[in-house]
Amino acid sequence: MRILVVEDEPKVASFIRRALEEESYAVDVCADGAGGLDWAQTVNYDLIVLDLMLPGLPGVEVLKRARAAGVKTPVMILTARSEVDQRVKGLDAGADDYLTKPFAIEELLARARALLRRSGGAPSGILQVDDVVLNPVTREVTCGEQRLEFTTKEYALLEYLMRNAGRVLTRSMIAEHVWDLDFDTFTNVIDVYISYLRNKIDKGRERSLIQTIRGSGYMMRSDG
Amino acid sequence: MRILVVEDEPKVASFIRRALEEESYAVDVCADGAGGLDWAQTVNYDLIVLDLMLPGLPGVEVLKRARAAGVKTPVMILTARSEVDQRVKGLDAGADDYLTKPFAIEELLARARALLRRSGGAPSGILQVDDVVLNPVTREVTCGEQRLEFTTKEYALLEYLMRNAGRVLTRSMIAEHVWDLDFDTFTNVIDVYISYLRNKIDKGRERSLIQTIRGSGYMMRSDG
DNA sequence: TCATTACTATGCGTATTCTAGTTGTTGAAG
DNA sequence: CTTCAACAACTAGAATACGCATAGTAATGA
Repeated sequence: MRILVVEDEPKVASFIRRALEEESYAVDVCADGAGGLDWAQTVNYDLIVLDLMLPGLPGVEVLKRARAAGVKTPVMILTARSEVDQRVKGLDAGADDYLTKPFAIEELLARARALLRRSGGAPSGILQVDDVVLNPVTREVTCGEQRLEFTTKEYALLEYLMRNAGRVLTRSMIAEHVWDLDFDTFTNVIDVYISYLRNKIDKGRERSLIQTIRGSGYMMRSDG
Repeated sequence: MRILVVEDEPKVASFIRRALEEESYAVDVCADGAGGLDWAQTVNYDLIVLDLMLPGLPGVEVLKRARAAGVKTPVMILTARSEVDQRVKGLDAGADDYLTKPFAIEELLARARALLRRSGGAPSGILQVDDVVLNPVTREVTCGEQRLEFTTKEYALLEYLMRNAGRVLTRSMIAEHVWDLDFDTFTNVIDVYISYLRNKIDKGRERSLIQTIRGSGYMMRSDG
């Protein structure tokens, strides 16, 4: 899951970045409105966290223009407690949720999960394919009775695949949502990590849960 | 443990804050009702201490609205001795305990502990993981037969870990709960304190009670 | 002033991430 | 039915990032 954070205060920005990265999201940070708008239109993010108090282009304007340009990504806005009118304007401009500063980081994480869940379609938040069950809140994955361990990247990839079970994901889509911005196209990391995942989740299975779509990419089997 | 104090008299407020901080709680203070309501809804506190005599929005109203908004946090109200009717209204509006001014700070601390214990789920209030037993009331920690000594920070960290045994706590969460909010990202205090704790509670144990979740944070093993 | 506590800095070992080369598969053309 | 090219899978090991321990410095407070 890839998240854009538009926030000019370096401390707040790096605090948010770190917390999100600890939850194994891929995070991009942008310190000004114009740049944020640019990124939002270029990269297909899963969530945008937008501070409304920004130098240069105001946050509300960023949001309006992004929506006008057809960006459908859920947006969470950050405002100071006093700026009630800003918050209202933000929600009117198409924000999906808001958070007032200062906030507890767990609050932000919980709301981010809620927004991602809402857009991803899974009502409970728990993802399941065959006997593999993934809980995004605890980051726990089980296969039948057995608890499985994953590294950060493995987990991020698995979650992305499971959220999009039944859909074909090209390598560039995977790169965009799971890896970093400066992603080298001529590498085979994705293949390698698919292989790692298969080693862990396909034990004693005759047909892999992750299907290879030759020439395109991969697809996680969906139930039924 | 995070506590919100809504109190307009600066002297009283800072007095309470200091006392609670000495007990290694993280404390936020707010001087007016509207702000307090906002905080209570934004941050997931473990306890709210609410003075009923407030400028602007009255305390009882703050409490009513917070409860209406779904805030489940235990609330302790403060009233003057004469304001019997206020106290009754407060309890009706969903307060869990009350204290009349002037009060001994020890009294406040004891009642706060009681409320935290009650909401913490563990019936006795005593936290136990394997043979490590922590009593939040007396702040005593034993490992088997042996009594263990901790510094304030060590204790605060241990209690936070034990209260959340079985859950992954990221460094950001730990920073927020045990240290204070705007946390310097480039430090390794948490790692160092985890190491201190392990030195004390893992003596002669083959597998540490505190598991490292690489890339995220730590988790205290839960029994079973 | 001294002792205790809180934090910082650094180097080292290891898990993770990634690269690159080899082997294996697939499917279309001959 | 072969052959071949394109693609994917696997493997080993290099590079990197991360956590841990240790020791040293700063802050606190009796």
